[in-house]
Amino acid sequence: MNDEETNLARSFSDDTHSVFELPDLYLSDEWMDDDLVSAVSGMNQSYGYQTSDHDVSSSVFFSGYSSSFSHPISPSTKASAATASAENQIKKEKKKVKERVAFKTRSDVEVLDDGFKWRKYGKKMVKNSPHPRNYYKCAADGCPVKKRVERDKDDPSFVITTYEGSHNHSSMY
DNA sequence: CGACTTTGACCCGCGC
DNA sequence: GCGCGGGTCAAAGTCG
Repeated sequence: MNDEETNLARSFSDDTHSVFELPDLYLSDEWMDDDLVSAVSGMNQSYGYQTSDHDVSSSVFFSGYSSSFSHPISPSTKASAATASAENQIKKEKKKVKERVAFKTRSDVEVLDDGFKWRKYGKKMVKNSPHPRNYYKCAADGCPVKKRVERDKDDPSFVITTYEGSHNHSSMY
C-alpha cells in the first residue's frame, strides 16, 4: 500500500469517521465480478467505519497494477477465455490504469463525505445491474482523481465506490 | 445570481 | 464497418 492509499484510509478516521478492522466477513468473491476483480491485487484489507448519521461497514480493496500483480480469481467469462489473450489483456490494463481503489460500503447514501469535494459529471445505466452508475471528479484545480459510485446489483444496501488516480494537492478542498 | 447537478448526446475502443 | 457498452461533455435546469 502506498502513501496515497494510506491517506485515503486515514481520511475515514477523523472526527466523524472511525475506522476499525472487520473480520473477512465481506471478503467473499461474490461481488468481485468483472473489472472489479481485475483491479484487486494481493493486498486486501477490510474496514468498517461509522459516521454520525449512518452505521456503515465496508470492504476496502487497495489495488495497484504497478506493484506485484497477482493473478485474479477468474470470473466465468475470463476463465473461459484463452490464456494467451487473457494475459495480453492484463498487460494492456496494466499499462493504462495507474491506480484503482474499490470500496464496498453498506450505506443508504452514496455521497459519503470523504473530505474531498466532488463534482458529478455523468450517470450511466450499466448492463449488469439495474442501478445507475455515477461519475465524479475531484473539484480541486488540476487534480485528476475520479471516482465512480454504483449500487451492488443484488444487494442494493451496498454501495461500491471506485477511486482512480492520486490527489496531487495536500489540502482537501 | 453563482455554483453545482442533471441528462441526453457524443465519442471511442472493441468484438462480431 | 457497424453496433454496443462504457466514459465524458456541455447546455439546461435547480438550488441555496
